[in-house]
Amino acid sequence: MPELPEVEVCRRGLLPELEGGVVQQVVIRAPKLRQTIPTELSNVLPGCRIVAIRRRGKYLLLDCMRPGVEGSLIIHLGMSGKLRFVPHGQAPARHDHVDWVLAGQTLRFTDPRRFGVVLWQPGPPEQVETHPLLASQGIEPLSDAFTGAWLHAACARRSGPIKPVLMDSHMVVGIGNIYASESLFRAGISPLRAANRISLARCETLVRAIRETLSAAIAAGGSTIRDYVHSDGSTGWFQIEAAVYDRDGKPCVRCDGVVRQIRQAGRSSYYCPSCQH
DNA sequence: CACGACTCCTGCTGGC
DNA sequence: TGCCAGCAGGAGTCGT
Repeated sequence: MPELPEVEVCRRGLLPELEGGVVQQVVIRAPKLRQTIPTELSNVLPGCRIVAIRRRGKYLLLDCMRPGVEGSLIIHLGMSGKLRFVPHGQAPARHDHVDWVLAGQTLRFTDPRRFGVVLWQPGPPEQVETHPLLASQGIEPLSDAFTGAWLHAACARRSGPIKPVLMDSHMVVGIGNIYASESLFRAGISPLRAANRISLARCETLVRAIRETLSAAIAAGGSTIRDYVHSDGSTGWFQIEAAVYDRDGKPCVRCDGVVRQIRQAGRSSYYCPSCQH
């Protein structure tokens, strides 16, 4: 499931191949994802050079430019979305929704569950931040601004459990269900703890844990970039070895407790009741 | 405002 | 062995 690390690794994998490339043609096969893929892409993009590939939260932003046209492609992988390069003319399979044909190869977007998004925001690169989907995005967890003090202040008005708060992309971007559980475990904080009842010191610990968890995942993914960007077959998402996620009933890796699964805001949470408080 | 429930979609898993 | 209900998940939207 792509969370921030997977999207960042994807971005880094695309960079050397895509940056500076010129789009020759766009093929949209299934216009309906989470939102309808704008058909204007087919008219606007051909001739455009991809000048930068950025990430905001779990969104990939491809800045495109040609005389008279400037804009950014907004791509979200949802939960099953994938971008990969295929040779020109390779027959599309089921769920291959969009192709961007470049000079050397074709970039293909696949998304079985259609939770992804492919949109277009006209204007200069900074304009994309005003898009409704991006304007409401929260703080980047790997930025310097994401500190214990920031988190502590942000949690002050949240009386609900911390775990859904961490997953709220309007607060902090990029932390999905897996890394939320993993980060809380690393910090020794229960997913059930009320967000506004976490001390400043423990917020600092949590921020550190989130940073370490995400960074470790990015580092782990770095070695597998080629596998799924140059996919010649089926390659899933890399996954760091989870300490608690999906380990219900298994022994805690840190103490002699047992990992438990609970349900919060409709999502599974995993934690060790004996070392997370 | 804060927060939970619901929703989209398809593929996989587990129970019978 | 086969079928199908139920679950998985990001994030917008809606109702409380």
